[in-house]
Amino acid sequence: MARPPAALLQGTLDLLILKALNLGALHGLGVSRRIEAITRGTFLVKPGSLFPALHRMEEAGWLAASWGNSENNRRARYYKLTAAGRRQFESEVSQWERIATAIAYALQAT
Amino acid sequence: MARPPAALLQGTLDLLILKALNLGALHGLGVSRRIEAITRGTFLVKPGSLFPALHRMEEAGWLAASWGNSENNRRARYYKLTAAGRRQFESEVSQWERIATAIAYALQAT
DNA sequence: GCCGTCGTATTGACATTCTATACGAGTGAC
DNA sequence: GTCACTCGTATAGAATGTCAATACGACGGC
Repeated sequence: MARPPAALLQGTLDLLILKALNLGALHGLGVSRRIEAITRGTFLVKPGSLFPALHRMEEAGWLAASWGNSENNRRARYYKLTAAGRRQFESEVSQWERIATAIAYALQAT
Repeated sequence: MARPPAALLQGTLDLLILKALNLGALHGLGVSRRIEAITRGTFLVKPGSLFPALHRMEEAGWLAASWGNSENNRRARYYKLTAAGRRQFESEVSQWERIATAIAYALQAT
């Protein structure tokens, strides 16, 4: 099993979470749903990937979290970007562009 | 350290090796050098990443290898794509395009 | 009260990449 | 002929990130 059709490429999850939260604060599952929406259903982020990532990013100071209630009146933890998180987002976007450009070059090579 | 400036995105190494060999047979270090060339110096693949990957891909039947001599008259192991390797290459290219497109969508979202 | 859903969380396995190190063989200088 | 250097291959060990599976509390509908 080389890779089970690769739900997502390792290294892109942070970028997608940052983008999702750059569009506005959300609770955990909301992040997951927004990622699915903005990638047109291409990326489905499972809880086992999502929550460790959110905790790691909060730890890194990119996200600020607070408890609140969801639309369905459930206890939910809301995340939003910090200033450092916005900088990190910018940085990851340009990193992604560098990589995507390089691979586009590579695939064109003759 | 979140990621040591991420020499490369996990999952793209196979694609780049397949592309390099799709341009013609090469020995190990030659693959490394060709990847650096076609990505305009963006991806530098170290031996410790390269050789395990080559062995894994040979094991998977995507590459066929044979001993020969390099231009510098060194003992070198030459790799070329098998038919399965070419199919795998096509598959990874379209996989990459799906992913790159999805992330482009995501980054445009408002 | 019971059941389905929402939302968060953890555990254990797995694959991949990186750093560091190693070694044999050919080459050129002297 | 031997020293230093490069070429080319190779592996061990550690770190990281993702996934599958599972769990649990609380709310709402009936």
